[in-house]
Amino acid sequence: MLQNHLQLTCNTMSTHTHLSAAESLITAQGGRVTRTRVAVLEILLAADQSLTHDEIGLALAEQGIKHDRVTLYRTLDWLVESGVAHKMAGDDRARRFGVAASGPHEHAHFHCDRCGKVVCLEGLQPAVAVNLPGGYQLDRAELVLHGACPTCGKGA
Amino acid sequence: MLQNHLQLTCNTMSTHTHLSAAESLITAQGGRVTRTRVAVLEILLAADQSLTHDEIGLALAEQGIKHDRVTLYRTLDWLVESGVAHKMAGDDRARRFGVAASGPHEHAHFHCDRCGKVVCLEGLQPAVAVNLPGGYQLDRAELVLHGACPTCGKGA
DNA sequence: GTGGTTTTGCAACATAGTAGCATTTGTGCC
DNA sequence: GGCACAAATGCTACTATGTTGCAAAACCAC
Ligand SMILES: [Mn+2]
Ligand SMILES: [Mn+2]
Ligand SMILES: [Zn+2]
Ligand SMILES: [Zn+2]
Repeated sequence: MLQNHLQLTCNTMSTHTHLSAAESLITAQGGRVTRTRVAVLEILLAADQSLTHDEIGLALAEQGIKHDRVTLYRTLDWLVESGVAHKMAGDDRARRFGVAASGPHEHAHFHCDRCGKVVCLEGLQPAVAVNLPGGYQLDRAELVLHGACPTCGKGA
Repeated sequence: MLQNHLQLTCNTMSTHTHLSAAESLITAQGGRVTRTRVAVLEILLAADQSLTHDEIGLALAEQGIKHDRVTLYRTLDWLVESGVAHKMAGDDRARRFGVAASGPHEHAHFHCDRCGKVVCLEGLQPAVAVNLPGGYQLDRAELVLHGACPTCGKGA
């Protein structure tokens, strides 16, 4: 709300060599460093929970970053395909996006069944050693814990 | 395709006292035994994988059971709310429904990342003993294994 | 700076799910 | 069997979320 209106005449992106965390992440994936990508990634990095397309769009708007709905979809898809972000299909029919601050996305998630919030539980991926029925090839395990988040659980 | 056209003039549902598995399940939940509910539940009971709203609707149509899209949504919702069926938000944005043939829905699922198929892994729910960050109240754990199903894994 | 490729914006479309309300149907009771 | 009444259905319209195609703009290597 306060730190806007800084890049009024800046149409080529990062002219100096000092890259932010978001910027380096993007270039590391071989993508172009665009206003929307950087902003979205920074929003995701700063978030303490997974965000919907809509929430991210709102955050962008609040920062005065003009963008198109479709562009945001494509940006998020790109982040997921690049392995930078992860996508979770929620119970409500909105996908939520997040980035694992540290390394690849190998951790469990907590889903609050009351407010719908989803948080990453980094450093918590129990080695699931199950014996599948024959023929099934296991790739990865996805663990989602359901319950009440600290905010929602207060009243109980 | 073959066993249709049997209840042409039968407008009150089960006049004899012998109830099918689906029918007893429905009455046990305090619901009314309707044509659509019975058929849907039987379809789900017979399925070896979770089915989408659309797939179920198609199956109903094939059985000559006239129904409305909305009714099917409501029927499925009711089955889930009653605890008879379970709902899974897939990667494609279609929810898939299934019933646990035995008892309540406490098991893991396998999701084929190639064909999108989801199967219930009954009798397989590893006791997930994780220590959550403070304040979080754990209700249940949801485990989804990702990989290739027997059909899709053949080529690999 | 220029050229070529990637990314964006726009408009139109598609799919999945929801809401309100009149009509029909299942069930308990006689 | 027939009645009364609540529960479930069918319809129509609507919302939310995501997708496609294509021309214009923005990045970036040179
Ligand atoms: Mn995560
Ligand atoms: Mn299941
Ligand atoms: Zn909550
Ligand atoms: Zn498969």
